[in-house]
Amino acid sequence: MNFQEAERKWQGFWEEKKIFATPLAPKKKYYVLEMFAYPSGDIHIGHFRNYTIGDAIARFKKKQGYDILHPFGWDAFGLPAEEAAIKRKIHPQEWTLNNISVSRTTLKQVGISYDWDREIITCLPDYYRWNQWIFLKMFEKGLAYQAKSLVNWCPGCKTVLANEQVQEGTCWRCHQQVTKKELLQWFFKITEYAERLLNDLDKPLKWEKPDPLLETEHHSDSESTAVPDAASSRKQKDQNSDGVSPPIRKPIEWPEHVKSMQKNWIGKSEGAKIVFKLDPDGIELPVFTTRPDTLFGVTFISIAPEHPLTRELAKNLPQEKGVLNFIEKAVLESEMMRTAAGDKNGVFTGRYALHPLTGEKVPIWTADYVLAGYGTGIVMGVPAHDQRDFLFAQKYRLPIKSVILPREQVSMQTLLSDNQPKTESAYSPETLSESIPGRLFKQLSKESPYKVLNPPTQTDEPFTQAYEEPGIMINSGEFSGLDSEKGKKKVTEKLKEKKLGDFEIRYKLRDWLISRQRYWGTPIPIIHCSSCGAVPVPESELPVKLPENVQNFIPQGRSPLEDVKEFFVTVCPKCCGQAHRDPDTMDTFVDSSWYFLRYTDSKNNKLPFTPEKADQWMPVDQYIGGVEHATGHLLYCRFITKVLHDMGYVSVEEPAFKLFNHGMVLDKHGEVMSKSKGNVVSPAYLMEKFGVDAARIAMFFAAPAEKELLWNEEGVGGAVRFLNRIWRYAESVLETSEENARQSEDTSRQTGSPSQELLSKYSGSDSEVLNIKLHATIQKATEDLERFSFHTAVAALMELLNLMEEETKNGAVSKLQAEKCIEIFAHLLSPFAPHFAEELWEKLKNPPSIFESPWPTPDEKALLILKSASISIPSDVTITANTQNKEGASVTAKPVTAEQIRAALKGEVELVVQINGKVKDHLIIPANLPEEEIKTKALNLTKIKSQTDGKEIKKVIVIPKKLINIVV
RNA sequence: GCCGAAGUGGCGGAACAGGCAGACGCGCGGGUCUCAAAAACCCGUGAGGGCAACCUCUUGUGGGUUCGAUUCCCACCUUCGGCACCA
Repeated sequence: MNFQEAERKWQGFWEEKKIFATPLAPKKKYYVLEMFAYPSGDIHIGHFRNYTIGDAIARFKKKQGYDILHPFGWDAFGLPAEEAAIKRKIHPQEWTLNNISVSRTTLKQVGISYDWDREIITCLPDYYRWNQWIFLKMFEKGLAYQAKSLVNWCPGCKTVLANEQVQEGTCWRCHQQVTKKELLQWFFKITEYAERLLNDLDKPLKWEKPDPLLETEHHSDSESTAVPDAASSRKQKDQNSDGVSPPIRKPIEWPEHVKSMQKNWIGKSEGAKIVFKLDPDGIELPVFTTRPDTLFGVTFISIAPEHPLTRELAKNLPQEKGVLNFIEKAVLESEMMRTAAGDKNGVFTGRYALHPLTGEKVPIWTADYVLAGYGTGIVMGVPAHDQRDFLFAQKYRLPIKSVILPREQVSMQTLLSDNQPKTESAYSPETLSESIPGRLFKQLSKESPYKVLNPPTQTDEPFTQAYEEPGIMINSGEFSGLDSEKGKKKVTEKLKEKKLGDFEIRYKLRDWLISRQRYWGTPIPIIHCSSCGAVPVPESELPVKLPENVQNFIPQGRSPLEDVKEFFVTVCPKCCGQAHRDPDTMDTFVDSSWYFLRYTDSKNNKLPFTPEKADQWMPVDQYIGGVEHATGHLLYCRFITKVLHDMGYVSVEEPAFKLFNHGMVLDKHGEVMSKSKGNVVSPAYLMEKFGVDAARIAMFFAAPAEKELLWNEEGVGGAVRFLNRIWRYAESVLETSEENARQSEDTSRQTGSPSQELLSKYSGSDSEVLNIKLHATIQKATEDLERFSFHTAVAALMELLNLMEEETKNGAVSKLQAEKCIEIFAHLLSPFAPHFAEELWEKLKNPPSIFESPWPTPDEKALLILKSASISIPSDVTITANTQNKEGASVTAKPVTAEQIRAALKGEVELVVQINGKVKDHLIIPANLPEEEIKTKALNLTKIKSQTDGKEIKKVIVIPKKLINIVV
């Protein structure tokens, strides 16, 4: 069979008959989405893997009777288009649209079942105007704001970057060192959603449109969610009070490592804000700490060099010059350089702060290990209980005061005594610089009324590290003797009482910096007026179109749009005075943060989408893409979904119910494919050489979908062989049913196929073994598709084919049975090799398309025979891809061998006979033989006898239908 | 350093709510067909030993639980990924 010809034929057919068009009124919907593509040249083999996975799922689900939304589009804004434009002197738009057209053609040739009618291209005004619309809505709610702050600046791309785009201190695109600049920029207030973004990773959520195939429960929900939202009023309508079962709530099913990366990124920490006051002027120096229980161990305060107060502190003091020098040095060095060494530098500012509880004077230092961007930019130094503070204190000979002891080192009796420890007198680095940590500790231990049984280190030696664990508080005034965990609360409460502190929660997550000083992006719909300030462009004037007549795309550190007078200069919508447009464009991650919603209503020119249509399809049931987006795109799209949810535009609070991360495709040596290495394999080449279906089969079979795949062309040869074998089998079977023996003889001569041999041996009855194998394979393929285990599904099909051939050769198969096998085979193969499956389906004289014919279900009776022989075949399929949770773990159908089936058919079971757990022999017995008889039989086996002779048999363990273990 | 995932033949990998390790494929070796080759088909293929039937060893290493561990527990080693002065 000519694969390429069949591909063209079926692709034409699908398109003409609109087989994969999205149903307008879905009854049981399934939204499959692969991350859309950045159009740089043609699609590569990584895309090929991504999209064929999605395609297999879409086709499988369609055959299971779901109404499918499976769209595609292009993430078309971005820097490479400008770079290409500069290099090749063509407009970014031209370059982008050309690439899209090339890639689209390839994708169509790959035969992915997209509904191309819903295609979106983000660089066109009918898409990006809705970025602007969303921006304006967020601006209205205060979720988009402009602020001057220290931001990441990439000198290579000459633009600012979001935190998520800085990787190990370098730019995600050009890998240059990122520096800091103070600039006025636009931000999205993602921090306001930090808590929800964190909680909803695990929280059971209500999904507005439950899957009718999996859930029959009705919605009766109206209980208010924790967050007040506009959409909640709409939910009232669902309320039926007739005691129907509560709505199913389940958390998103995302890979654990993606969740944990996001948790990490959000970085919640609970603690306290504590206010130290500057001595003597009382200026507040708030610090954030997660360890308020160690407050009595504070021996210094450090402030970030970039902190605006730092300069002020040393003003007119002898220390001023040193401090200014230090600030300059620290600010100049990139954060990377400062943090890489791990060594801590600082200088004394010459000032002191007052301890909020003891009133002691504590020296204020400025230190480079204190980050300006986290917490308050000021830190309380507790060297005894924080390793960083410890290293710093050690380096500058600052005192170390122990206030927490390990629980087991404090005896119970002493805890009961109620003495107060002596308070330390005020100290300064000058007076205490000679006190070495060890001596101080020894001294403190002596002075403490609590008996120290085993101090953290030998008292004669200095501390070597801070004690960071919880324990019992000592030397802490009224709190001494408390457990540190309780102490955290007590100390904070006390501070709150004195109005010198409070409980506080902090996140590492920063607001999302969205402005870019580049041309090829969505213009920010804001007009700056000297009298009215930043004025939003009225909704009616959207889109703010990107001007096309730009002279110079070369980045200059400010947006090229600033030089396009007819764009830049405008009038204020409020006062009609002279004004100018915001020259910056949006981060392209804005485009991708809501595109999945646009697909649900892609042609709407009144709204980005109507809530009704979004609710028809949302959430994405299965989202598929690479892990590289774990803390970028996947966080942003969750954020924007929640924002739109709160505004009442979508019911769901999360964009995607399930997420699957496929592995990378590497060359056969495990190297990343790149043009410079010359090891790139293009889908176009594979299609030409082997055909798409063989390439797809090879891709699926080569490795588990979530793992990286070492691409080896020899595997495609195997896939071609596999498809050819099926085809030849089908030919040999079907040609005789046409009683066209002569032709089959010719074919067999030409192809060397064994059809003659096969045909002469057709039996009048069916092979039971093959029949059971067939149903076991349906079961296994179904389950494997559900859990994204494509390689084992393909393996199961190969096993089935092996047995089909073998049984046919043995003369055990009837023509009818062979045809039935081929038909089922076509169904099971169709998600993987769709064109080939259509061809087989047609050959069986079925009306196309096979994708409009239902997925087969296994015959329970056939499976029962296996069950009775305790060959595990689970009955309910409740498998979820990508979830590793133990409780919900599913049992999967094991591969079943022909021998096992044969034994099962005879009502017999094959038992394994072990001695001391090692397999020695096998025993075939009727399934219901009593245990005693089994034992006797096993012990009488000659092999067993010879090895148990002269040994004492201690025990015989019989596991019904499985094994016998003889312990000697 | 912290968090996460993983270590099984020459290779990709399978099995794991504890029960025949190596399914399926690639590669390799041998054969059939052929003047020859390709294709196709058949047989073999974890390692070691024995003429042989057979025997011994084997799922990163070392312990443990168990009649029985690739699967569960503890420690360690290695690889990959993420985070990394976050107070």
